[in-house]
Amino acid sequence: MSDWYTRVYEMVKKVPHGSVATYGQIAALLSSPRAARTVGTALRHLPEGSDVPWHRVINSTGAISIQNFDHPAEEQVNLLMAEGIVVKRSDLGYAVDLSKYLWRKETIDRERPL
DNA sequence: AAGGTGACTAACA
DNA sequence: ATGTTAGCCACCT
Repeated sequence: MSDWYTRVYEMVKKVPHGSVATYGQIAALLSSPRAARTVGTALRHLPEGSDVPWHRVINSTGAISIQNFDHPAEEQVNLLMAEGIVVKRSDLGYAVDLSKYLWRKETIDRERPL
């Protein structure tokens, strides 16, 4: 496991229950704001039994990005709704209200103060 | 080592 | 406001 992947996983673990984060946001928190794609790549390689809340990571438009891997998009939606997050279903896919559920970095400051 | 790939994004038409 | 296009960065072949 590459160090980068590990960092992505550790960061995703910090996303609080009931909130969501974007790939770009995770990348930015890892000091690589342009590495959003690699964040997704890291989650794609995520082991099955991991305790990483991968379902809380979505794209910048608030939609579910995954198409179909080990887990279908509906599985992610299911997990999100289980946390009390309202997921709107569209003909094109699923979407979450980012302005309402997007993770705020202040949460990190609360967990990891300087 | 070099080029291709993708759970992304922001910019354009 | 939707649909494409071109950068991006770490990983894989």
